[in-house]
Amino acid sequence: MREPDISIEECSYRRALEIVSNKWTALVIYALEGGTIRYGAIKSRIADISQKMLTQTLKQLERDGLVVRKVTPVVPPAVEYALTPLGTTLLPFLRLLKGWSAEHYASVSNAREAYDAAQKDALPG
Amino acid sequence: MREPDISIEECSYRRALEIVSNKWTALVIYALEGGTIRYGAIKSRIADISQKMLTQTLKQLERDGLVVRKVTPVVPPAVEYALTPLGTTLLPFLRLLKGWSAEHYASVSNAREAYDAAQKDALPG
DNA sequence: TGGCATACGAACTTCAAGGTGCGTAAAGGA
DNA sequence: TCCTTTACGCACCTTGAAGTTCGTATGCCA
Repeated sequence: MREPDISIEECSYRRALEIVSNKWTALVIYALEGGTIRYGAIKSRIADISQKMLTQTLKQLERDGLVVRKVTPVVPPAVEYALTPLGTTLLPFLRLLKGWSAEHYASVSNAREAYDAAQKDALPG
Repeated sequence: MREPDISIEECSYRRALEIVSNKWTALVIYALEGGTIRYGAIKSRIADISQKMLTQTLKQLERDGLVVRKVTPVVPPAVEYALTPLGTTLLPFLRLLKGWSAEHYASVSNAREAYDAAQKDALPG
């Protein structure tokens, strides 16, 4: 194995993760899972998300073709969002992720605590 | 829907993504998929990864209990890495991700180009 | 005697993601 | 006349992830 056979640019994992791994993206998709929903409704469903972050996340998702934006020209403005067919193809993946988390996250937590405890013991000697 | 029912802390998606979504993590797991492998071999398989980043990524994976580190006390030191059983539970998820990317990433690229083109058209008018 | 190889640690810098706060439009109600 | 509502845009600041560089142990070989 002298030449590298793995690179960031070609990596499918990376490419897909870059789409979904922003801080709020998964939460927004989750909020959209139930169907068309207004901007304000998304905001009130997701705890601690700011207007800027929600707008920014939705714009990225729209740019990536995962979400459609429907503006109703009313005053005050009414904007609805929904997953596109492409966006819904992400759902199985997110559900698997959720299942993995439910099944194995506790093991990760335990491993972390054990690791950190071992580090602490090693130091003071 | 007045009260938020989605939050970052409780979100399974987020929890799992935080483990895997670091820049090099998925690539390192991919390199480990074939079995036990030495530090230097991982480094030469992954293009453009620095020593620091590889060490740091491996240490995180070890802390999370996804990877085991076996040191052979030789000079110069020889260190081998392998996925733990917990680590291998991530593989189906990564494979699904890879499949999604192969199937749909082109659509995302196209959507981006279309979106950016539309933005450019809107400005100069 | 001194340089090489392996797998790191630590200090420093850079850069983009994320966060805060302010301003905006237009209609309608007090 | 002023405030409220909705869904933003813009400017600034902070934070932490990532990258760069240098140092380190210790046997071996020339």
